[in-house]
Amino acid sequence: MFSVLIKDKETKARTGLLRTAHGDIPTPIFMPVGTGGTVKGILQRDLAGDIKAKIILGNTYHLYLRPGTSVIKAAGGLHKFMSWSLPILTDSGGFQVFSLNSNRKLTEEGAHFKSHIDGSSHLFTPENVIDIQRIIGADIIMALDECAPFPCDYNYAKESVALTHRWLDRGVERFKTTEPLWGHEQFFFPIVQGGVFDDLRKMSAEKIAEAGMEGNAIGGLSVGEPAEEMYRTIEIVNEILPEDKPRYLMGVGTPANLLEAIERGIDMFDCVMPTRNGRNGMLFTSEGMINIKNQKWRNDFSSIDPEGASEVSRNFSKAYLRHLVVSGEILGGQISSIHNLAFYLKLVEQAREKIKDGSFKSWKAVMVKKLSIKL
RNA sequence: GGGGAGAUACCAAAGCGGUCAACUGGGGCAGACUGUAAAUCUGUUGGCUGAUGCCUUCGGAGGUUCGAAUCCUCCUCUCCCCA
Repeated sequence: MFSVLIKDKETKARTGLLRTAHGDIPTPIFMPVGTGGTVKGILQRDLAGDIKAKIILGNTYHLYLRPGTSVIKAAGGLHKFMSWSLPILTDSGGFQVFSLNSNRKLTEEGAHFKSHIDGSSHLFTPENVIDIQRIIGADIIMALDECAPFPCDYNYAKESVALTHRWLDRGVERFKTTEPLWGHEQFFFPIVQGGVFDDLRKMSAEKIAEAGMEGNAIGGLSVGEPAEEMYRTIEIVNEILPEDKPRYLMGVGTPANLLEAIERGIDMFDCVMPTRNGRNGMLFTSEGMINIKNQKWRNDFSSIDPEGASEVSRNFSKAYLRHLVVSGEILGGQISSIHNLAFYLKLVEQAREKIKDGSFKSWKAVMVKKLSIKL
């Protein structure tokens, strides 16, 4: 159940509340990615605590292969399995169909793929990914889609989006004819595709809106296209997606991407950037982006981010974190991830506040410039 | 006292007459990363130069040769084995 609380007067930005069985999610929100039942390197305690995460992701493809559906089922669902009591959203595996494309083959029936772990053959269909996500028990489950690559020609994109739509019909049917396993409500989000082709995106947005689900997602972006193309596509799609449903931009992005998308009416985000890039030494701070591995931080004993959103941001110095990351210490990846995630969560929290007090547009303009600086 | 092995760039270690400014690994430096097959991957690592190129390098000093990190002589140092 979603409700828009305040609409920004100068932009398409809005702030709202998405109520799920495991808790309320204020929007705009950023969702840390926890592919395999863990946000890599981060304790659940810190996710809910220092980081202030309201919802995290899981991944159907990865959890299905390991530990396997039977284990998740025996555990009583993913919430219990991983001791996480707040909301979870699971991606369907559509992105893996894209990113592991050398191991898969698409047919009308679904996505045939070989496990990246042991090479065994599997099939994901629009129906069985619903069944698997019922077992996982995520609060929000995603449709099986094909995330088309960039660049890709018009005809490929057209056929791809048509397949995604046919899969959607089957997914909706399965969703409507099955019940949650664990006694709590699950929402089903369909996904807009269509590459960077405006007519395909419009057509897709109409199809997805028609499904009448609790929320809607935009996929197939941030796959290599210029940021301006992405922003333009969001504008076109959001003209069509209903205003009274949350809009989830999948896989995005940089802090600046988030603000640009919020301005265009996006409510939900997920991205591996704060965690993966964090582990690799890239930090997002209130003063700009830094590569903590760079020599210039070697003797910089100032805190990681004085305005830091998390305790670790304020309590550890750049020099110490540089030492940890350069040395390959596990704690380096942990501190970087906690800091970056807290930074992202604080950013969307600020966005919500700025939308509420009517100063979003000017605040966003200043922030985008600041956040794009490489220190 | 006797016998043997070796000294190569920041470190380790290849190379044994020209295709060597010198394989490879580590370390250093820098870059990439957007619904996570990622605590991963890429580039670079003598000097000058936009590039071709030029200059100085393989313990030291000489020598052989058209040409030497590679062959010869001496010197310095290190390590191993036997007494």
